[in-house]
Amino acid sequence: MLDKIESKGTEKFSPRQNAVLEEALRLLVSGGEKALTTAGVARAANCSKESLYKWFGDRDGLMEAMISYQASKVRTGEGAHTHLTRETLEKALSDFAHDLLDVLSGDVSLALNRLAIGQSSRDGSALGAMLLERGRRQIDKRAMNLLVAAKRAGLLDFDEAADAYEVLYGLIVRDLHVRMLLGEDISVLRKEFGSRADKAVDAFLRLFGTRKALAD
Amino acid sequence: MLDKIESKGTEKFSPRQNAVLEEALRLLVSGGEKALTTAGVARAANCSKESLYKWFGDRDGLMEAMISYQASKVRTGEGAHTHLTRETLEKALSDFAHDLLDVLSGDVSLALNRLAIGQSSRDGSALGAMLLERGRRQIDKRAMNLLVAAKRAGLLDFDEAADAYEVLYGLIVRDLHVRMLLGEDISVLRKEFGSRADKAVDAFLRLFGTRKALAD
DNA sequence: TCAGTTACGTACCGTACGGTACGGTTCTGT
DNA sequence: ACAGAACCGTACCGTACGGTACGTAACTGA
Repeated sequence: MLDKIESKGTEKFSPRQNAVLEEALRLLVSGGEKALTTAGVARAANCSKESLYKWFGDRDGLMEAMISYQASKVRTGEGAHTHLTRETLEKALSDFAHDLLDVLSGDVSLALNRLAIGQSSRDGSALGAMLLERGRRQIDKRAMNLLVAAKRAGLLDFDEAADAYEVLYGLIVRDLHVRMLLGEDISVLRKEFGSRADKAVDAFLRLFGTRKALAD
Repeated sequence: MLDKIESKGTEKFSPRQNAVLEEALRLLVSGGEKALTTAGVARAANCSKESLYKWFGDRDGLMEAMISYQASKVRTGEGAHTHLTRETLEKALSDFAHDLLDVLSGDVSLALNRLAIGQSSRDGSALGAMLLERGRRQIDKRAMNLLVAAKRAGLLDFDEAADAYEVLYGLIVRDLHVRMLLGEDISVLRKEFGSRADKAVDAFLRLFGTRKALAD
């Protein structure tokens, strides 16, 4: 008789439930939080409201499940970095910048962030923490691994990898994320992603690159 | 018979209306968007709902007026920069970093940003644009003036002031704004503002400072 | 074949909120 | 002093939504 979501944080959902969550995400993306009504989700997913409440507890549980489900989809492989040279490091940093910008500008990501921000003023509401932990943390790890590997290869120099990574993040994203969350036209911003990534990598290497990395 | 808000964007409000908007902001800060009900504002401000609708049209108009009013309060004097030296530039940049972090971490700022982000998925809803234009743009100008003055003094070197400013912004704020919007504990983050500002200014000067500025 | 379970669809309830209407009160200009 | 406007307080309306209850269809296992 497991009528409550169990193990709080690592639960997996049944295929049917995944399908429902998928539809809920689609609804959220298309119409914002306002459109995410229990009746609306039930109708869109061809399930009953009673099932929703049995599976997810209440509306908050549904939103948590949506974040959890979405996070489980976006597993970022943290590929091992061997044979790092200046060229491959620059390429890896550039790839990371592009991936980061793509993720942050994605429909679902923006919708979930807006949802979590909207709930953040309420009580507990660990949506924001969940989003950071399950979404961003994974991407962060990948970049941190890259930076540490680059330091070991003598291409980068820094004291704290976390500090260096934050600088990299700031150089890439700047105020773009908030602007997108505020509704700025994404198609316009997306055109600049290329030059944005290039400039960020260039500046980052000037800040943290060793002479070995900067040698032309 | 001016039953509509006129001149769209530069309107001023009567003292009574300002007091009501002040109370509305207090309500928004304390309880988030959910707490910002027309009845609640009327009760808190000791005015009638009918007056609210007469003055601001509807709930959206009230929210626009709140942003407009708040923006009108935070006029940042863009002091002229004469006699810029390496020390005064570093001081001015550090002051700017602190001011920026203080503004972004302010209760009212966070509440209004959350409000605008929540509305951004809806139709037109120019709240986000208003917030950027009336709030951030003012701060941006101040920093741009500083950067241009520093370039003229031979302390900084860059092609586009806007680009350099974006880098400065990214170095200072990084992902802090979004984390605060997501509900991360501000008192914890605030302790790092000092080192954050110092590191940002240091990195910025390494990126854009001339030899004259870097000379110890 | 026949319980027992799961889940669908619908109807229902209570509440909260946006917006309107109206009588009474204070302010203002003459 | 008086008329008219502005405004307050409250009551009211319609709707939308979260959550629950119930009847019924489909599936499952012995």
